[in-house]
Amino acid sequence: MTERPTINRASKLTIRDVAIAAGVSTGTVSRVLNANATVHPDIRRKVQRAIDDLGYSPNAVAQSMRLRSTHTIGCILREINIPQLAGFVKAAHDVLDEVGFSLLISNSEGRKERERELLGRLSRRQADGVMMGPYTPIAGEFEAFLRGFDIPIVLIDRDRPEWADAVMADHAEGMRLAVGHLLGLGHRRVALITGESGLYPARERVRGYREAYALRGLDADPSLIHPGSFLPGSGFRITSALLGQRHPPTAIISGGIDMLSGVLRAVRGRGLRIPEDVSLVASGHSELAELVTPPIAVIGWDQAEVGRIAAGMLLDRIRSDEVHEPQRVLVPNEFIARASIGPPRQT
Amino acid sequence: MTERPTINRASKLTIRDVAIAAGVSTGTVSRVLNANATVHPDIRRKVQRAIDDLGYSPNAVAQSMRLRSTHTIGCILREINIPQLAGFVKAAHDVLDEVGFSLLISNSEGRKERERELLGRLSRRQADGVMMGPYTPIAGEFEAFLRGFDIPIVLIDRDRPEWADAVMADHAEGMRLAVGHLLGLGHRRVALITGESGLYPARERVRGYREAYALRGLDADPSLIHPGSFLPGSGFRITSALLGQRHPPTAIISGGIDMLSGVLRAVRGRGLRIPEDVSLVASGHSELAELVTPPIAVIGWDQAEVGRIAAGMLLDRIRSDEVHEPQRVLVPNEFIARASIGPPRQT
DNA sequence: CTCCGTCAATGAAACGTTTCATTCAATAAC
DNA sequence: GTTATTGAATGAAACGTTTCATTGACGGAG
Repeated sequence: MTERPTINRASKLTIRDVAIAAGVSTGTVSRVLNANATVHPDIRRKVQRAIDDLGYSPNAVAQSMRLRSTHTIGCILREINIPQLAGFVKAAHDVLDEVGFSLLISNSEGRKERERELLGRLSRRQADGVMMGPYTPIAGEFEAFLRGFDIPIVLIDRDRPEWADAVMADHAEGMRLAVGHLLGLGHRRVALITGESGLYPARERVRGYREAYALRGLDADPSLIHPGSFLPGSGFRITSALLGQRHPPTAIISGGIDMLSGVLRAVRGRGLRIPEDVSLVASGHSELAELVTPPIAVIGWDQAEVGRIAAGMLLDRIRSDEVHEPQRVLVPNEFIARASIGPPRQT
Repeated sequence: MTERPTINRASKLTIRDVAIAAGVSTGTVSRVLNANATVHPDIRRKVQRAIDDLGYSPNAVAQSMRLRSTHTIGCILREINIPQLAGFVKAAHDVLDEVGFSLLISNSEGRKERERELLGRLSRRQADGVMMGPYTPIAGEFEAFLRGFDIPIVLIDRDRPEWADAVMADHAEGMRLAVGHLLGLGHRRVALITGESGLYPARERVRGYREAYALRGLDADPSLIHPGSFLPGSGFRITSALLGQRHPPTAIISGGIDMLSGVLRAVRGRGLRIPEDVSLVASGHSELAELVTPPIAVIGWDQAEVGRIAAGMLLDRIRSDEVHEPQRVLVPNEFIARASIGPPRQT
């Protein structure tokens, strides 16, 4: 039974304790802590001494309460354990960490109600900003919700809503390069497997795909374009179905960062050889693509760069209170040809 | 210039606004919000109505301040973008999310001063608990720091300090199985590449390795045991060096969750075939191990289970205020033989 | 010697909740 | 008809900071 019975947890020190120990007021201690100029050197030393002796450290919750800023950034992704996205998270984390911000992560599993719920939670928690790749189509109701949202948002690889800041990969460019390459090798039946057509990455990939065909004066066969889902399992299913057709494609582009393993399993499940029976291109750099046999050609971009830019944008937005134009950054895509690509089999 | 000039951000609602709108006191609103029994149905309805109309949602920072609980768990890992660890994080996240806790993640890069700094930050932020796999040896000074730490900690795959809760994988068991298998195939020069010998996983792997040899009445050649580092690059370097020796090992066990790619690169860099020239075993399930050619045998355990257990332990510890014995859980390891393993080459 | 300006420290209010001790009203018991 | 007894709402005090308006001391100028 101590003299301050309210406190159960190891009697935490407050700024008041320091003030008493140093024989000054709490205001002075606060000014010392915040490196505020107008405090006498002698007093500053004395206070600092008390702080060190007592081992005091300020309560960030109280600071947040007072300053209306939590130095917390929320990050909502569909799956935080996708290596690609983890790379993004790490890069963003490092930038934020540098300036004393913490990262609150959560995964939505691509479910609408989870996205809503998580955004609500971040708002209640007074997060200073949010990085998010919404999986929910930005339609009327959800768009209104986002518009009413009181925290700066940076979109990750999404272009809508168009009034929000965003950092995106230039998937169309990557697709043009890859499909161009395949067409150049003589492929005419290049299948594109990707995700929900409402989502930016899928839309852009389809666009780039079409443009590559058009550039060669060819017509893209719509039956080869498969916007399925980015969620697990889809890549495997679509690939399996595709390869079971009478006229299977001679090349497959796996258009999702998380899709390669499924596609690979499906191809192998059919007993097909890469690239002799089917050429394969993946999306996003990965150890898997690099180390598998044969190594898989990839359309890649710098996920870490995406993370760094997104974090930077958010910090910008948080610091400058005035409303400025939405910012958009496009991160370039490259195409790396590897042994998974060859000329189409003569039929 | 609104009537409340202090507030810059879109004039957030407070419980007071709701109280005024509903014509009751703030205390009553609070009791409605917290589903506290003693409030008249009529009033409850009226308050709820006001809450809905205004679109009020409580400020979690103020609640945290008052309740001395932030519903936040910190997670400190050496690298958050290692797929294995990401799997752990996801599983822990899901458990915590279920009960309204948020996850604050950060990566220490295995650096001591970062670990200290991050722990300090979590303490200042009044996190309710911490999950951590310290990379710093738990020696006197650091151990004292941890002992003085005021927040419940659950260790991830670490056994020290021994007074802390921990959930660990049974690496020794996995190693016994793997080495036993290799010895059974006739291997006598099985190299073990792992991490810092001060760290639990490395220590346990070495122990299991030795035990497997002892079990067959064989002596383990100490020159084949390589506790290097779990940090990036180490696996590659050690493997390269090993394979360059006069009497290279006939089998290699990659004893780190993040080590397979480096080991694989080194083996391939030497132009060696798996398993004809050297057999290979990896630690931890991964798509890489599964899909690479040949598929790599693994010593694996359920990382998601580790995450779930750790999160559960932490919640237990947070909820029950009484001090109880440190809890320890060992997650079983299994050995999955794959085509990366064969009998040793006749020399 | 008085007055004024400057520099530094103080004290108290505020941030948005929860909760505890009160108050108030209504009902039950005598 | 008075007095307990209960039920339900109120008001104010925390929680630990920061900051703003005050206060006070000290010199320098008149």
